[in-house]
Amino acid sequence: MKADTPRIEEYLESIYKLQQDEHPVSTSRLAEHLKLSAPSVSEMTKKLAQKKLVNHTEKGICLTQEGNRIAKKVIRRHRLSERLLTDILGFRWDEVHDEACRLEHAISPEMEKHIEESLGNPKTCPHGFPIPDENGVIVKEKLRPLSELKARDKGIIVSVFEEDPKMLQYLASLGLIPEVCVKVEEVAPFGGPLIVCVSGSRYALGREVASKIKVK
Amino acid sequence: MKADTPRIEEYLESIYKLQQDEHPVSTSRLAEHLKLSAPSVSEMTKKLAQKKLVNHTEKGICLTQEGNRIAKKVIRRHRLSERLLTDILGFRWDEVHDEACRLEHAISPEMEKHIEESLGNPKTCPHGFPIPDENGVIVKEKLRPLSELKARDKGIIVSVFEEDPKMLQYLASLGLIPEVCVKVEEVAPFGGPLIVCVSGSRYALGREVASKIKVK
DNA sequence: CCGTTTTATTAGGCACACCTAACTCTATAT
DNA sequence: ATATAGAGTTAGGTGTGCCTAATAAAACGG
Repeated sequence: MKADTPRIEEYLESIYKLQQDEHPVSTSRLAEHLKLSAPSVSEMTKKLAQKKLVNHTEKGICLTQEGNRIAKKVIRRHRLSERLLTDILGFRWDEVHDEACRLEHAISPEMEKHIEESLGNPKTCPHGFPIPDENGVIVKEKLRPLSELKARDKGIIVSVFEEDPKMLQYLASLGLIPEVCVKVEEVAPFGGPLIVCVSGSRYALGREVASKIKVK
Repeated sequence: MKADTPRIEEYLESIYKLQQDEHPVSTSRLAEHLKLSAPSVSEMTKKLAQKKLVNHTEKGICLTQEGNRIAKKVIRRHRLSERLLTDILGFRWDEVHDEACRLEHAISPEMEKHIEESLGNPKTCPHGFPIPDENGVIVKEKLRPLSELKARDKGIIVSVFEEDPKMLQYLASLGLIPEVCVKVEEVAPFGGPLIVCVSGSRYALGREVASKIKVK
């Protein structure tokens, strides 16, 4: 009973991601995320439960230890792939997500190791998210969304939670990328934009985007 | 009607390879090569014919222009992957085949381009086989198998047609790899071994292996 | 030339992962 | 309290790619 076919990996990965915010994941959210019909997901979830990869209760779906282990393995391969694509193959950070979604299912443990070593053991993906280590251990820092800083607060960008290429390009063009220092100059009231200062330039930034940028 | 699902790519790739020696490919050889039952291959062949990717006559199966185009695209990705694995990720030449078999179906045209450029436009895979260009054009040199050289003939190794890792390791340990100059010292009669000289050392080499090494 | 082996196909099934339509809850809003 | 919306499952069906067993046709050795 194999547990690591691409399809299963995709389900577990999605559940893992959704689990971050919404603790037990609902069938409908999962279906939406995977772009599948609700019954398909319902059925597959039953199979995953049989394989002891998820627990399916009234509250929703959550990963078992084993399911979690596999999900993190896939995420590790995804993020290592992204690094390979940017650092070695010269892709921009906005181009790598879809590419990595395909690669993550085609990478063996050996290749994983080789990529990691060739890249000099990177700690994060190009968007700033931590790469789980071989054992699935993830180093978590406590971070604040940029949107919650007050006027005159400073921070260093750690991660940018955004997949849309256009938006990523835009952010990169402003220099809003991991490792960079930002200062909030003003915060417009009533949910208005933030005025931020990045490497000497001032930009207005919507609250929504700002909430996707995490700083420390 | 998609034509480039992994399964189809694998069939076309296999047909392409078998086509090299046996012009129209037989169902049974293809089944053996793909490690599938004959009826499965028979059935799939019908579908490939419907999609105009192969012609299936009494003589056997052969690729159409379109089938050929796709097969070469896959081979290009396979060989570029192998180069990526050896040149950048530090794999040995005997480790890359299986890895590349998985990668070749997960590589987009953009990634193909990026790999090629990052590698400095390599002309061959690590085993010395030509990498088709973007348009599927393959540069073919006329080569002789090492096994056909006479005593005192010299040649430069171009390619090594071998997939068994143990054998590849062995050949590498003797220095029998592409670009290397070999001299045949003696040829034992009755299909016996060749005595070859590689970078100052003498080795006895079976005819069968020698026939897989092509020189110019 | 005929029996045997090899080669290819047909027939019939199975597993997988998806779908739509229809049904059953539950949760709420009036 | 009841109509209704939303979420989740069941039922039934599809396409794909594989299998075994049985059959047909071609190739070959004596």
